[in-house]
Amino acid sequence: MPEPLRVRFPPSPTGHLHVGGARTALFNWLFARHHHGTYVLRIEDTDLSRSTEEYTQSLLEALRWLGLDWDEGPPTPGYRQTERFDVYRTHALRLLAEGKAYRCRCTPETLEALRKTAEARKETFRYPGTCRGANVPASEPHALRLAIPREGETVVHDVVRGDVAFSHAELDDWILVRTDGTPTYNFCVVVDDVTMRITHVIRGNDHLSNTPKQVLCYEALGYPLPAFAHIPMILAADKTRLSKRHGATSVLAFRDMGILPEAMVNYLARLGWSHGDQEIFTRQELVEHFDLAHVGSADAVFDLEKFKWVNHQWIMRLPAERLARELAPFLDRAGLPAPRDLAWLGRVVETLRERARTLVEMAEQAVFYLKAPAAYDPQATAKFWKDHAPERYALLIKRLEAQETMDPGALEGLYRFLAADLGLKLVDLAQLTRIALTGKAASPPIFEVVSILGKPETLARLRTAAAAVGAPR
RNA sequence: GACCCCGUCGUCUAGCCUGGCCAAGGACGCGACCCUUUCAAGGUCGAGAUCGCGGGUUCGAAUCCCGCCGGGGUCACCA
Repeated sequence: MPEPLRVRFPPSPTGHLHVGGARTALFNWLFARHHHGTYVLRIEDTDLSRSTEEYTQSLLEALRWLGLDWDEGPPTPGYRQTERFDVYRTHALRLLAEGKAYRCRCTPETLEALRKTAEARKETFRYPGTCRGANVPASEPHALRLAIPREGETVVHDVVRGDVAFSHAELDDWILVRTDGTPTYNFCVVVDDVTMRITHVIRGNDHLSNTPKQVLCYEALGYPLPAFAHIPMILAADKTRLSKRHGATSVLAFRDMGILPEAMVNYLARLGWSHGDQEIFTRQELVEHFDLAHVGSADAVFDLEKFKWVNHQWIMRLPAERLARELAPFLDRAGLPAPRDLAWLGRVVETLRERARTLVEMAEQAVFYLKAPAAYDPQATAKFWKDHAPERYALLIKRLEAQETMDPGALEGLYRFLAADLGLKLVDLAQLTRIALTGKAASPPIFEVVSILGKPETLARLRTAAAAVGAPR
């Protein structure tokens, strides 16, 4: 029986979706899909000065690219906080009417002075509750504060961390609504989660300390609490919070790096969650196995090397046709001539997939398929362009001209026969051909290359090389 | 600084709840060898963690308890 479970991902459109946010989105999505629940996307755009429509679109694009589809959210109206001010107002007014919140006329300047004094005394500043019993008239400029219990403690029952207790002495009467009438983040989150009937709040561990404040707000409002699950954070190699200075951190940047969405999802899922020794998961497997019980509690370092390995695994697994479609834009971006057609590009991909960890690498390795070498690698020519090279090229050209079938097996037969005939090793002929066709000493299996390039192109490149090696160098 | 969280190979992690199967398993990366037309891929082997440290409980602790240290997070009329 499907449970009426509802989770949400609430990004702030103040930047592109970064890996930490993506992982939070993923865990929520996996949890929802695993339990056949509802996944809600909410845009937290109350910070008007930093939120932009461009970032909102970028966020949606990243989520779509990852395949994290949402059941509720934009473009349906009502899922942006800026559209919900009435809801916050209603709740704030109710709290005020019930005496659970009060007007505060303390100015930011006054508060700042108190904060400085506390700091000077090496104490932690907390709002002393000056206006709590003052009954500040509504006509005066005022903020709205939540009246929290002075005594006792609030225990957060966290699904991944267990019970975490916070003494009320550590908390204060925090602001629900600013003097300018805008609601604060913590208040919005509570009202949104309540009105959107969220049952499980899965978010980064950096929110754990804010949770008791929110719990107190739920209680003041008289609403049942959702289950909280604070997941470990993703750190950079230096164990500090991942940020721009650590290089690519935005999901879209990884896409542009030639990372496949399958790999991104796979790698992110394994950061902080595990299923025995399994490393590679399809989306279906993730949905099937994901559970909060196996979410770890220690923060994880983002390791680009392992990430690329996961990507490589996916490059090796995906159908060539799909890879060809993914690769095409990268070829285009590199300014290369268009491939003959998608099927042909699929053959190219087959020869490259075990050699490339990213699509960018694959595009680099695909260059010679689309363009004759403009130059030959000096190290390669130094090693293989010996005195006998011209005659061997001539021989190769002659034999290939007479060759009918261009399938790799037949070509290998031809080369092996010729090598034996000349008393040479296969490698001697193979490397000469490789240099002529690719310009380098390393490439995919050369008979595959010849076959894909086709007879006319192969012969043309062989002749060019023969001319180059014959010419005085 | 106060409060809170976290601490197993360089990194991601299994194991911890329900002590013994762990002289700690897998993966990335690294080294060697094998395979081989090159490069990869693949295969085999190897180096790499006295389970942050110190006490305790116990016949027995990575696993339970206490203290300490280290790292991170939160302390806004930011989100």
